[in-house]
Amino acid sequence: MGRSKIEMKLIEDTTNRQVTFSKFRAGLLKKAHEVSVLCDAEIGLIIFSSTGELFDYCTQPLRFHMEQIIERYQLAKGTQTPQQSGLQNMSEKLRRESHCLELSLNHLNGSELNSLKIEDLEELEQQLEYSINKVRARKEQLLKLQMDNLERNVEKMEVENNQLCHWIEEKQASSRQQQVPIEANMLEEKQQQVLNQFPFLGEEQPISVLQLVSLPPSRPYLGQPMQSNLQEANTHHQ
Amino acid sequence: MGRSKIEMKLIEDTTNRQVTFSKFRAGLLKKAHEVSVLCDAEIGLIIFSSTGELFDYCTQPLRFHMEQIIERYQLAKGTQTPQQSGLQNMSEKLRRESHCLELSLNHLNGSELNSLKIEDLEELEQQLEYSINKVRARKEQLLKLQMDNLERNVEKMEVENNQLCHWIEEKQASSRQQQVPIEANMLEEKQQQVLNQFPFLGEEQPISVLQLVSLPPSRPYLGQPMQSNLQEANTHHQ
DNA sequence: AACTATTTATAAGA
DNA sequence: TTCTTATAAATAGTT
Repeated sequence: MGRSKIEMKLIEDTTNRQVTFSKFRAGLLKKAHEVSVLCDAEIGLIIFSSTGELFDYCTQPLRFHMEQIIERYQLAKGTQTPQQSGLQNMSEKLRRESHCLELSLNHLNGSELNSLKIEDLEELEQQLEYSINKVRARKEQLLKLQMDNLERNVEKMEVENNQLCHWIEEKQASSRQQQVPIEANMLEEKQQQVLNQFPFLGEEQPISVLQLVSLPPSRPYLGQPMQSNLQEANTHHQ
Repeated sequence: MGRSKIEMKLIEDTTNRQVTFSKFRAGLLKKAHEVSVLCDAEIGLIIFSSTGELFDYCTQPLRFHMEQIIERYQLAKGTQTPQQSGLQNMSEKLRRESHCLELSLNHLNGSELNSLKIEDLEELEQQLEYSINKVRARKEQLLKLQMDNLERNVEKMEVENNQLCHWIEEKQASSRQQQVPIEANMLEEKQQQVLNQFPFLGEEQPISVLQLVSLPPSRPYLGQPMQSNLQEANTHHQ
């Protein structure tokens, strides 16, 4: 509605976005008020601008009416007694949701491209992908081979070390009159080390996928995201 | 707006009121969604009809996002108890992270691909590549770390083996009357093995790049990343 | 912030 | 309810 239709995506230009926000905010508040008056509805509306400013509307502008609406909401949702137990669980749930998003991101890396109309491009893209995968798989394969070699070496050396140790012990036993308590200790310690030689992975915690998607600058929003966020509690019409 | 202007007061006729409520509610939800998308605003909207039905909308369709918005609201309004601030901060962080992820998803998802130009598709492909590279780089990093650990172990064992050998030799020298030519040979052989333990790559020749680009049978695309979060009942009009 | 050309939303009717 | 349509409102781009 206006001189032209606009795409339903983030307005990149900051100034324009702010202006639009003002207009829509005013409209939203007005509509909310209209519903509440015309239809005797109870409305609670909370708006945070992208800069963090808070705007709100609630049916009766009494001081704690928003709190009442919130409580009524929480009660109706059955989720929680106002303010308390829910808060604790919430963070955990949010974690899971974030994780869900991360997984979605991972999926995205390989999806959606099949909807391309330009078949040649799609084919080419798959080809490139495939090639890269091949190359990388090859690299990984090599790395793993190296690792296997190393592991085999370690195992071999472990065996040989044990042989050496046995040999020494036998040597010591056969010539019982010798001293060497110090060397014996050293050997035991050494064997312990041999046994403990596969800990690996003693470093770093998994990084967030967030870091993985810190995207290259350009590319603004490409039209409709996958979902509209509309959400209704009750779908009584149908 | 309509065939005629109506007074801004309660609609007395119940049926008419309900119809009007439905229309306004839909419009309100739509507008709320529009602001959130166009202006990157965070919206929480709670509507109770006069009959007590609950309808709500919040920016992100995550399960507890409304609770987050409420928290943020209460925080901004200063209606909060201080003890909750720790959790509060955490929630805030998670909220931002989720939001960030959502934006990234929108970027990556880039629907409307059929309307994109070749250059855009190329760019998108690079972007996807970038993400994949990131993930794979991480995997390689982990593999290399494991290898380093192994190498360190091997080196340590080499040193210790040498120590053992020396000790044995000295032992033999000090007790010169002993025999053990066999064992001595075994030790030398063993040392040789230790020195030759980093050849790796002792297998297979590099394959031709031609082989790398021979097409895959077809890539099984991971479907839609997230289930569509559009939970709207009436999308017909517009 | 004001001004319009347009797009949207919706009141009434079917 | 749902759809259609005439009209009121909202608002995008411009001044």
